Amino acid sequence: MQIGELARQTGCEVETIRYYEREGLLPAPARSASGYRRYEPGHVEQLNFIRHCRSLGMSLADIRQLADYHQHPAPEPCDRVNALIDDQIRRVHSQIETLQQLEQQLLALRGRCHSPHTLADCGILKTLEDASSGEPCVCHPPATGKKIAG
Amino acid sequence: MQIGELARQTGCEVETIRYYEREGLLPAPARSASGYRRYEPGHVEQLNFIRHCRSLGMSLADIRQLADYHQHPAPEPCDRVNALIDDQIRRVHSQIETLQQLEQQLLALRGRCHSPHTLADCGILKTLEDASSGEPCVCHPPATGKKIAG
DNA sequence: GCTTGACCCTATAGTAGCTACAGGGTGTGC
DNA sequence: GCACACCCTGTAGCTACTATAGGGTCAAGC
Repeated sequence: MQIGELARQTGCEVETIRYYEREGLLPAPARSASGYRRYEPGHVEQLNFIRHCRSLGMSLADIRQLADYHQHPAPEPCDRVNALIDDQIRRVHSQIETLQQLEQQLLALRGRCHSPHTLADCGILKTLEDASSGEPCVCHPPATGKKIAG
Repeated sequence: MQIGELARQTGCEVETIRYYEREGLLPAPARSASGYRRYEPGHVEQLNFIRHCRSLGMSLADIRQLADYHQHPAPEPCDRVNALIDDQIRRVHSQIETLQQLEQQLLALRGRCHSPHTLADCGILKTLEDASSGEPCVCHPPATGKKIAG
């Protein structure tokens, strides 16, 4: 099949498929006389594997690793597969915590302006301004020594 | 003060300050005879404003808007400030939900391999492989019609 | 006067994971 | 012989920085 058909079968953009090939995630297929890529059914599964891992938020580097383990299922222990997933779980969990803090901070900031104000009189802008001068602000309470995201 | 001193006072990298200037977030300061940037105390507050907004996860485009409202506090209503914060809250909230789904999916996948296996025998790899062939998988249960992250 | 070292400058390329062109070739139907 | 859908390569764009390369400036110390 041609690249367009592979794209349709996997729900992946043509450009993305070519990108995966460049990045070494998808093996380069055979070419027709005119230079068109010719994919086999196996490519559908390989691309689905990649897309599935991506849908789990994994990086292309991690997917490359996983795909490699998958293609060459040696009799080695699979500790590194587990470690890779564990790391991913940790990353996602820590992102959730960061975002939850962010949400609380934003809600606190939002609480400074409810009724209609003018720009000159807006509690949100005033809060941001005060914080710029070093005053404590509702969004970053001094009680917790949080790391400011860079 | 020179750019290095501004960087120290705000905890912002020198390169980042120059980047903000290029992007129109921080006004270009006066220059010394030799071309060095000369900052005034007001720049400290302006940069703190930007960093504070960044720590709330806001985009540079949004911060540009906010900074503009802040610098020119017209007697207009501040609805757009509120809307901007509300949008940010919505974005953060939706990211949290996406990541929480992701975490559940990853934990389900992780549950397929506990005791030491070989690569050829790893429940995680097997699950990913089955999913690539179109079979239902633990990480993407068919009950909920979830959007696959692109 | 000369060197050392800390500081500054511009311009450019890199990061992740794509996406979107420009500018061209191929293949099929009418 | 033309339109149109499809394919190709190569390059630039996106976010918010970060990290060089290659150079200039300035104050202190000899």
